Amino acid sequence: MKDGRHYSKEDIILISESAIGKSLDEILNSKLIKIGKDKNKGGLGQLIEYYLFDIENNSESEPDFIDAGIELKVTPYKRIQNNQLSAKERLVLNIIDYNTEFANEFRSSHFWYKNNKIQILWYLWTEDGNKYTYKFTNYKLLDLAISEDLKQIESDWNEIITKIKDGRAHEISEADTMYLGACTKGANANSVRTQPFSKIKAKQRAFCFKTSYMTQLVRKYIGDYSNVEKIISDKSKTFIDYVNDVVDKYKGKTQKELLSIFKLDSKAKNINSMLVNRMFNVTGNIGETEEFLKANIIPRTIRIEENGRIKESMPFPTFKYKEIINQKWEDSDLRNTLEETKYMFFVFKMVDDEYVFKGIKLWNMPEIEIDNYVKKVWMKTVDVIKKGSIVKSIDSNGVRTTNFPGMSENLICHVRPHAANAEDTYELPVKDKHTGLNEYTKHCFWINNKYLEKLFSEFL
DNA sequence: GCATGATCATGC
DNA sequence: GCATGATCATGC
Repeated sequence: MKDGRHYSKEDIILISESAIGKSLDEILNSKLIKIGKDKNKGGLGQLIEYYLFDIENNSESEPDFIDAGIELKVTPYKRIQNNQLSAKERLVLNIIDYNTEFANEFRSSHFWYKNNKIQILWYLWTEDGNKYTYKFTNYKLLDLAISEDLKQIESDWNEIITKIKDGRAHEISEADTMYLGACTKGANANSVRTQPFSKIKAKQRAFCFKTSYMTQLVRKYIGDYSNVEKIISDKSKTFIDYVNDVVDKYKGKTQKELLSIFKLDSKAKNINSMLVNRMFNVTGNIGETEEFLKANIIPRTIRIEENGRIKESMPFPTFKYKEIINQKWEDSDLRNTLEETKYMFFVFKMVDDEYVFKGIKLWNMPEIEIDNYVKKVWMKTVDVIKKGSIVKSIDSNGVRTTNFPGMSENLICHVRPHAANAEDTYELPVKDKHTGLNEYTKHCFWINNKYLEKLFSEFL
């Protein structure tokens, strides 16, 4: 058998090209290969590696194509509601060896050695397909050394390494970083490893390109990318350095001053987010720019009152009763969102009767909080829905009190309505016992305003 | 004053 | 029409 590990870059491209428009079944047929479907348990990636690129399954620390220095990745994308394309999953790279990787520099790291050139082969995932029928549609050689994102990726790598050096590998979260993440990888949450500067065992993790980052690559190289704005044109800066430069320029200015700087005259409710968009000189919303989308960063404006209070809690997207009860906490929408999303809060504080722009806070919820506090709220919510015990009582005005976990039960979050009105509902999987209703007002998880106040105490 | 239910406003 | 960010209203 040929040893595909010695293929050249040109070979790799030719072979990739030969797969375009075909499914695994079609590739095997064209090569007259028959494999017993029952005897292979490998994923599509492994099958392609073996049958298309002639590489034996291995767990080598070298790149798959050793001579060309290229790693092969087979990865899915999908079509979502509004006909847009989206990566189906993050791109998982090499497992992080906590005990050795910290001693390296970025360019001498295991990560760099294995992944600095990645041949991506994309296939279109569909609900009704399987690994033999998904069609390969595109390929692209990612050369990180010349990537416009290199600076940010290096900075992300360093951030992960810093946590290891600080003896905090067990506190690493995928949302800590922008493009390059550290995702959990292992049979289950109990797959743990030792770390060099702490006795606490840390979850096994691998470097990865986040789903949000992969989605932008999919749109750029496969889909339509004409409407996406970029905020940075300078390759020598990381995304976050650029943001800080912009923020420093306007920090300390009052809302009135900013309105005059940007020649805006508006009393709109979203006036602060309009001002933020102007600071970054984009025509749309900064949350829709390439950099924010890649890093899965959601911008939010926060208003702090004179006395330090934050009046309102912060809502998440509504959940569907029928869907949430079929999820497991470990891969629930809420947990995934919190694990993968970073928030960039633009803080406006009331000083002498006027809101002043005080700067930004970049934040993602620590996993310890997600898996302790938020989990409890989620579990109780699912339990209430499953038992059909949503409504606790109805007062004389018809206002209903629910058994969903409230603000006083948990330090971090609670469940409350989030709908156009009480009649704006989703179907229930189980009839509500108290009322007999088959549908109920849309609800969602909210982050408690008190928790937010603590989060922003540095701005007082 | 606070917790909780309810709803508004905007943009796609 | 709907999702989402933002806010209001009421009763204890």
